[in-house]
Amino acid sequence: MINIKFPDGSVREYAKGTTPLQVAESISSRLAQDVIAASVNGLEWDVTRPIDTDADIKLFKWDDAEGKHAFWHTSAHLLAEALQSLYPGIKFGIGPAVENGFYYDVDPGDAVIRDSDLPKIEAKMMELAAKKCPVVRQDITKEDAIKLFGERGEEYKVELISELEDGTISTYTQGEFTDLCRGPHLPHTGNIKAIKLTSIAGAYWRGDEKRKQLTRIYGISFPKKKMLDEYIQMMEEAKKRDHRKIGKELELFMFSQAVGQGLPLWLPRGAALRERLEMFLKRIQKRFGYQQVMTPHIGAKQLYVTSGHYAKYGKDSFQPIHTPEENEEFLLKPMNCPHHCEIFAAFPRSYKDLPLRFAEFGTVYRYEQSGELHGLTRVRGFTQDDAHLFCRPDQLKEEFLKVMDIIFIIFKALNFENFEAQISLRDPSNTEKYIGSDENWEKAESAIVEACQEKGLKARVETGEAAFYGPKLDFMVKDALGRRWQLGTIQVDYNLPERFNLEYTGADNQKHRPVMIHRAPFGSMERFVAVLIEHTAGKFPLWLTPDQVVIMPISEKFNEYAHQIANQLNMADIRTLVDDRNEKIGRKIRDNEMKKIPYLLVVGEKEAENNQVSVRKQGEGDQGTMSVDDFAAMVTKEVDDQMNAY
RNA sequence: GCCCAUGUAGCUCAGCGGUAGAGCACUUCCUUGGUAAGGAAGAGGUCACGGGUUCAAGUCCCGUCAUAGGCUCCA
Repeated sequence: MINIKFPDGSVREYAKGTTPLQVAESISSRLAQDVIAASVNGLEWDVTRPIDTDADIKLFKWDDAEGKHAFWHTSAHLLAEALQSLYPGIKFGIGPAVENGFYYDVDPGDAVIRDSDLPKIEAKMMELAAKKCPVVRQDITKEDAIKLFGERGEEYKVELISELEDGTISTYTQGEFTDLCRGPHLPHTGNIKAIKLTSIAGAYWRGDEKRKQLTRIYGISFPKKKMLDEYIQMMEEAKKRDHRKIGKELELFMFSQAVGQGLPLWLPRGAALRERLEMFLKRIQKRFGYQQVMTPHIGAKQLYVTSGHYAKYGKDSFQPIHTPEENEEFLLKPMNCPHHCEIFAAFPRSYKDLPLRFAEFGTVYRYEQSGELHGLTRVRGFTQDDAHLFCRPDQLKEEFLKVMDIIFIIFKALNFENFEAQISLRDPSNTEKYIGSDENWEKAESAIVEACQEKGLKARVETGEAAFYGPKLDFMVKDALGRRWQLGTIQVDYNLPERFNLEYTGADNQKHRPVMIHRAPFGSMERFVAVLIEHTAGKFPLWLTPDQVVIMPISEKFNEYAHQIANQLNMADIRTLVDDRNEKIGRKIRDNEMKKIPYLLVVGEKEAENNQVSVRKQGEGDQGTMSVDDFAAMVTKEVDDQMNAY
């Protein structure tokens, strides 16, 4: 007999060789139906794999990440099985589960698999799934594995196996298809009830651009047809919210071939929105003791040689520009920090001056490979909401806390209620690749960890993810559709103060090196606006939206009254337009609702007589009539409340 | 940069060897209206660009550029 211990601490006795599935059956038949994967003593385990020793067990269902993982992993094998039958001679790379589904990298030889082939492959997968083939695990030796896959000409698999440690290797077989795999897998393919192959793409073998490019097929699968329908619906919603689409519809920004790819042009409405965001952040930063600075768009090449950026990125970046007479070399500014370092270095600094906080909405230019450009989220010219804090080592934590406060204020004001944080620390086993003393690193790392604890921020800690110049804290927000976006970042930097030889005089009358913190709560204005558009679907908060109110006269007779009110509201700082087109009121309502205007005011004979407006709120319909003054007061209060909601 | 795909009116798209199309937007006229599309007429296109095949090319082929999905990269 063996003892099986459950996550709640309880222990039950089972016969040796019992499988997790049998354990589940002993608890309830419902659980047995739902369980799709397990872990045994921390190892991933098939539900049909016998357990021979005392063990800690966890049972996973579809709702668990581990359950989905096994489900999609088996789906990847099913995809491979279908491909094997449709494309004889096809060779397989790897086929893992990913965050949202699975993929398989394949080498179809001379055949080309196209988007239009996906339905055919899906149908084959469904046909194979319906057979409910058991997925059988087999342990074999490394030599046997190499022989088995070698005979089939599976060169990629052989390469993978030969790099594995000696000992037993597991394979999984369902139907005609056998794959090298660690598992775990579903007991049989019949659980897979709904499949959608989503896209097809090239992917380098082992992610190495020097090696062969394989065909990657992405898909997602579900245990219920309804779940697939919901997933498809969500994807359609995401498509509707695409910032590139909404940006065009709401006339926020554009790109022009004549200007160049990856170089966004902000249209009046988008520029107004961005300007409000910048004003908002400036106001907050002022409160936190920041000073605005401004620096030019180019800088002498030597500046970036000093900073080290040129050595690291120079060749793969925009090339230097030259003055015609003197042949001096300048670079388009890829970073604001070297400029800010020079500002720090311009005067003798005392420990009493610190921390110094220089902020700039600095536009930087970076060469991005053409295949990388994407709407506003990946561009070649963008504006960072940058600031560099120069402080003493003992001020690090305090400064971190303050930056976190700013970030929280922004997330709150913009209704990003769900966010996560990631702390990136250095790899302690490989300290020589980092600049700065061990003591400073330890100080900085514990400052970040403690700051997060004090703010009650649950942050994932990733060791080895730090930049060579310092540890960092990154913020990820979840938008209205649950998608994660990386936005704000706070990074400690020991490198630049060193390279620019920055100093302050301490209380001991000795020279000391300041610590620098880079931070950008939005990240970049372009990226942030893109995320904001997708989060809100273009329905921006009242304080931020470009046009707050549109007045719609019932007929031409009331145009004059409409303009008169618009004037009054604009004087009160309420951004107001008049829709005096020769259209019926229903038409005006529809068009302005589509433009996501927060307040629509209907004015006709009744309103004109009493100096009133009839109010319609975006998405909520008719709100009744009120006086113009009351409406103005209501809007002003709503804006004030939103801007001071922290 | 690499792989797959796409590029037709301002926007969304149809047409896929034989005289450039639709809806919306735009202009003009009619209509003067009460809470999500009133009516009519008109204007608008070297079918991304450059080559080729063909009696004939948005349509087939090649190249370039741009866009999209991935891969690699991201101070």
